[in-house]
Amino acid sequence: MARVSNEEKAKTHEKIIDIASEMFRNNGIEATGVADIMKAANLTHGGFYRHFTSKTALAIEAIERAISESLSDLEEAKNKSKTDKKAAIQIYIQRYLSEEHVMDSANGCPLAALGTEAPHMPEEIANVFTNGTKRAIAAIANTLNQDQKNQNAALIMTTLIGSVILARMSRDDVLQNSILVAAKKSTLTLLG
Amino acid sequence: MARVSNEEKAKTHEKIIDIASEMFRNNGIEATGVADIMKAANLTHGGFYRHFTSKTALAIEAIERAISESLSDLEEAKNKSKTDKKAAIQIYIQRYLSEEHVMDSANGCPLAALGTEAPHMPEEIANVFTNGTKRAIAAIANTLNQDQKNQNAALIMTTLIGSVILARMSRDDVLQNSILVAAKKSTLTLLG
DNA sequence: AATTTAAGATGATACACATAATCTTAAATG
DNA sequence: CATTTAAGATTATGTGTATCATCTTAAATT
Repeated sequence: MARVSNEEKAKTHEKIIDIASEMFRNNGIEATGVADIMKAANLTHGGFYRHFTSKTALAIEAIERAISESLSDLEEAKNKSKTDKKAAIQIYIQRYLSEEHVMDSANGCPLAALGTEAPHMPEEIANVFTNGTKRAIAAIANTLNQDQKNQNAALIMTTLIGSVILARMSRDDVLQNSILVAAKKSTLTLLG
Repeated sequence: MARVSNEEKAKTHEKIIDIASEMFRNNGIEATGVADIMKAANLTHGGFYRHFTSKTALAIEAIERAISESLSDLEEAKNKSKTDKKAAIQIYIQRYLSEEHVMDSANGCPLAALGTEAPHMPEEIANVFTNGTKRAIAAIANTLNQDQKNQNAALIMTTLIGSVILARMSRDDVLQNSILVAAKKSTLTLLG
C-alpha cells in the first residue's frame, strides 16, 4: 500500500477531518490522539503529516468544519423572508434541545461539546471557538425581528449551550428532561 | 527530608486537594498531571500515593470539595427566612455572573469550568458532576418561593453555566459583557 | 517509456504520564 | 529508649504521545 491518486488523497484528507471532528466532540481534543484518529480512518499514524502540519492544525480545521455544519441551516436563512427566518430558528432550537442532540455529541454543536476545553487550548484553537460564538450569536440575531436582537440572541445561545451541557452532565433521565423542557419554554418565548 | 508528623501529613493532604482543585478547574482534569500538582505543592511526585490511591480518587475529592465550596453560601440559606433566601440567591447570581468569576475559573464553579469534560471521564468522576448538578439545582430551588420552583431553578442554573462558559469562550470584552448582562437580566427576572 | 515525486506504512525518537519499588529519616508506639 | 512505622525523595517501569526519517510503491510529470 503506497502512493494513491490525488483524488484518493483528497478523499483521505476529508475523511481524517470528518472523523477527527466527531472524535474530538465525543472525547475531547486533548483526549483524542493522532494515532486514534488515523486508526479510525483505517490508516497508520505515520501518514498523518502528509495531510496536516500538526494536531493543532487538524483541530482548527475539524472544529471550524463542525461549526459551519452546525450553523449551516441557520446561516442559510440569512436572506430569506421573515417567516422563513422564524421557521429556521424554531427548527434550530427544537433540534438543539432534543434528546438526540444531548445523546449524540459527536454530530452536534461543537461549542456545547468542547466549550470548557476551549479556554486552555493553544490560542489558535481558542480563537476558533471565539469566532464560532460570534457566528452563532450573529446567525441567531439575524433570525430575530425585534429591538434587543443581539442581547436576545446572546441569551438564546447561552440557554442552548447551558442546557445541553447541563443535561449531558446529568446522568438522570428525569432531570435531563426537565432541563431541556425549561430551556425550550424559555427560548421559544424569547422568539416573541 | 522524610517522615513528618501526622499533623503535617494532614496539612499536606489538604494542600494537595486544594491545589488540585484549582489546577483542574484552570486547565482541565485530563491536562493536569499528578507530577504538576505535586510540584505546585512543593513536593515530588513519588509521595502522591501515600495520600491518594489514584489520580481519579484525587479528582473525586477535589471536585467534590470545589462543588461544596461553590454552593456553601446557597446551601447554608436552607433554613433561613424568605427574605434571607432571596438575598442569598441574588448575591449568588451577581457573583456567578461577574467578570471576576469569568476570569478566575480556578476558584469558581467547577461545573462551569469542567462541564464538557465530565461526560468522558471515568464513571465515578462523572457521577460527582451529576450529583453536583442536582445539588446546585436543589439549592437554587430552595431559595425560590413560587409554583415552578424546580423548572425555574433548572433554567437559572442553565443560564448561569451557559453564560459563563460562553463568555469564557468569547475572548472579546464587549461580547463577554453583553452575554453576562443578558444573563443577569434574565435570571434576576426569574426570581420574581 | 523514463524519471521524478509523494501517499501511506513502518519504525524510531523523545518526552510526558500514571503508577510502583525502594531508600532515608524522623515520628509514633510500646 | 528501642523498635516499628510511614512521609516524602529518588529512581524505576511501562505505556502513550506527537512528531520525524525512511522505505516502498504507484501516480504524476517529462
